[in-house]
Amino acid sequence: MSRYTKEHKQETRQRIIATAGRRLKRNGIDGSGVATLMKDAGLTNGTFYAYFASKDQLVATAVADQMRAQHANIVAQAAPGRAGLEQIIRWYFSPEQRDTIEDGCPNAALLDEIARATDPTRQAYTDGALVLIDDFAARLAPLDPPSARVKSLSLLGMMAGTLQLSRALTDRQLADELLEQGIRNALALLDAEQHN
Amino acid sequence: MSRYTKEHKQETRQRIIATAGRRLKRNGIDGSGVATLMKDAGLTNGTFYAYFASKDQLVATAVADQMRAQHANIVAQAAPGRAGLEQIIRWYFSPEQRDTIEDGCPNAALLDEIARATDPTRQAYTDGALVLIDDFAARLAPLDPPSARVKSLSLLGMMAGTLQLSRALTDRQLADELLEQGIRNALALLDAEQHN
DNA sequence: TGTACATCAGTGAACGCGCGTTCACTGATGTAC
DNA sequence: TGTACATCAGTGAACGCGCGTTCACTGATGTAC
Repeated sequence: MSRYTKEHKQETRQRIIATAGRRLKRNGIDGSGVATLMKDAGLTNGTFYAYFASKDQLVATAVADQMRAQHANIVAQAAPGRAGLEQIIRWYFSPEQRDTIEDGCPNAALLDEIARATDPTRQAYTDGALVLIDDFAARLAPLDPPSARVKSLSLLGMMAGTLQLSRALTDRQLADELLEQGIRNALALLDAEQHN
Repeated sequence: MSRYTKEHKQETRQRIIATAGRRLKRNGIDGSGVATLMKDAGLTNGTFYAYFASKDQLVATAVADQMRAQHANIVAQAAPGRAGLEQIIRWYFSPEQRDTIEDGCPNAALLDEIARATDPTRQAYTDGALVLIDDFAARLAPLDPPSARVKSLSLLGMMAGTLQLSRALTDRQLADELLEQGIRNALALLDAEQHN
């Protein structure tokens, strides 16, 4: 076996990052311990520091990875142009997305904790969010993407907040109605004229 | 002094709840320890269990109190009718509200942690949110408030998510532009026709 | 009014536990001769 | 090809610390006579 190659170590590192991303979304940043994060990857706590300088650094890396994955797997895969945005919105507000937090959107799962996090984590998040919204903007305004940047950003915030709220409510029916309303609001936002 | 009266103990309890609410918003639920929460109220950790059965119970109580306070101090104080909603929206998306988390909105500060919390906390949150949105709905549709309930709920989710996002971004200018866009989106939502 | 006792808000040390982090060690793999 | 050694991913116990929770105790206040 190629156990002592760069490739092997890189694969292991990637596995830690991916499983940590899922755990962080499920239990939160403060709610996920290093030993648990390593166990998720099939390793013991001791070897953690052969991969990351600190928990903080793993968190920042995992957040970046989650945002990248969200872009690669969901946003970039959608149909071209505005039709793709509609797809994304309908996926986002589906009960499945809401009910499988660890497979779902990192924005909705972690946004208020990221706002309280250290600068490297906030920076990693910001970089990832910009990739997402630049893709949104290119779909919204193909001829002048920068003009749709802030609107795209507001769409992201609105989607994340609505999903969080649907997850927090104990009234399931109301939570489901909120998802449907979220779709209507998001589609309306796409069509809204900019009146600065 | 009236140290051993019901009133004294009730006042102390209320002080613990209020200071805990601020601390929870600043440091998060998992990020706030019992000793710290008590120290904020000028007490030591030992007496905590004379007031609450568990940390969990304080969290649920503090969340309920924060939601009640948000309604009493902000929403109920606003001008009557739709004009009041505009006031609330402009306050909500002000840089001051964003930058003073412990004085600000509990939804934006805690929503994703509440979604992961125990049932009593989620229930306390849900009850508080319903009071807020019923007030919104009465302003939006005085003649038939229930018809505006889900729309009001979506307004709450959209506001909280947008504020969280503005707090998380490291790019201050973009964060400020997002707040302005948030105002435009929220006002547009007020005027949107319901097309179910 | 003065004294003895009961009440009880609050203290502070301690419990077992899991946290983030460190480190001496293991043992499978790779390299040198 | 076989043997001796070097490398290094991974282990697991331990560090000091803060967590949520418990409890014996203190001492100021209230009550009884």
